[in-house]
Amino acid sequence: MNQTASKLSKGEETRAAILKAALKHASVAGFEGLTIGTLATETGMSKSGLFAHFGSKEELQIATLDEGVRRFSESTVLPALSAPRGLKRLQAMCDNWLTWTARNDLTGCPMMTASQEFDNKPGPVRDAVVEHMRRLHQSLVKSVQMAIDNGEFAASTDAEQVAFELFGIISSCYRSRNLFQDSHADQRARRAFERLINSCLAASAAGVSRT
Amino acid sequence: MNQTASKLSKGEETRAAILKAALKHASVAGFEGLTIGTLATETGMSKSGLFAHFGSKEELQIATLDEGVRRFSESTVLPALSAPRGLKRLQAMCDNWLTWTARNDLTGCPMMTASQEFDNKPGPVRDAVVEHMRRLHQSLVKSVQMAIDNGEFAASTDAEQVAFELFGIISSCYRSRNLFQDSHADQRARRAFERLINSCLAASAAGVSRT
DNA sequence: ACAGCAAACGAACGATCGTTCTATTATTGA
DNA sequence: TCAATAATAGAACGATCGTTCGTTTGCTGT
Repeated sequence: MNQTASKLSKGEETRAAILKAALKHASVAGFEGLTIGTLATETGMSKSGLFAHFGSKEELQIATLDEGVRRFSESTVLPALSAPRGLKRLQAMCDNWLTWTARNDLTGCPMMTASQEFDNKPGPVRDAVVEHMRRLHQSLVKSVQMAIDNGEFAASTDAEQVAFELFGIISSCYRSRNLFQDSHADQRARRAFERLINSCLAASAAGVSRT
Repeated sequence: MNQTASKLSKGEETRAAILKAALKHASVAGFEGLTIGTLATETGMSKSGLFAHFGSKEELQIATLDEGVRRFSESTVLPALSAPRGLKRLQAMCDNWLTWTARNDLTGCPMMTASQEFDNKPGPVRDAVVEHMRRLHQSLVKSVQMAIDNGEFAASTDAEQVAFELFGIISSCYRSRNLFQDSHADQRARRAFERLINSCLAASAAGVSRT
């Protein structure tokens, strides 16, 4: 009797719809900007009906964040895994990273937004943000480490440092895109990636060409 | 009859006190988190008394942002002007940039916070943020251009690109500091600066040492 | 088909939001 | 010094916030 999705109960279905709207909204106005009333109107439900799915605003924020992370992984990390370990995979991940918001019909990046919003606001939401971001950071470090292990990056490469700088490039890209409305933001980001990666290449592969 | 400050009227005095508290608050909880009631309590005034200084919350936000920019310029841009034009000045600016929040008793950077918050929220506050950030971006570009004109940076250096990447490094530093509580954030940022600057150096100055 | 349970509603709650008045108190300039 | 003016307070407003509760609707498994 269910039509498209395989086995979603009514509750799970509406919950998913709520989270979709919530994520979209959070990517524009932030997680503190999420409002039960607004969200209820947008999804055509009553405040109390919507509220019942989460039990508190904090839980709604966390659920929305989780949904954002799930989507990010699905459209950025997972597809990159089909690229061979090392530099190729790292590049795939960065490429996917730059385009994932557009591919998910989001204006900004929920994770980056959440990072800013909760970086100094203790509580369960902050804890969740930190955990997610640490995980992402670690997965970047791992990717870089694989490139080192492959001999693509110099053995002296500081993987943590590279991850640090990658985050920076992405941040700057989002700012240029959304705040400055710069249509060349992606191009700038790609150029920055190149420069960063170039500076990590092992001596055997350094320079412009490969022999 | 006034004590320390030279010629501040009573109104200007309290306004300054309000903005000081507002800036501190905004650097932690953001500009949308600013609240007339909270701010009134913190400064020991009535809501209406405080409100009268600005006329609207939007004006309060803009005034707070302006105050933040003023402080930033005062403690980051201005002191860097005493360094000689070019690479030295650019480095001074970046150094000051990394430490200005601490020197101003702020937790986060109000401008970066505002940038994220108003990314996609049209209105007068966003307009003010964009203008301030554009100005800052331009002053960075100018500094880089001076290094190029000096012959310190290669003529092929893309000043806009360098400014883009500098913003990214700073963003990443703030995130590491506040979200990840990483005590090595500054060190990472400095290393990233070095790498970036190194990749811009003119052939005559390239490499580790100068002849 | 019907009992049992999950989901959604509607109304109301106290709290707080930004804002508007009017009244009172300080500060200022001549 | 005293009138003019600026600064602050106090009370109240309508709106909206997150949340609670009791009820009603709808789905679901047997």
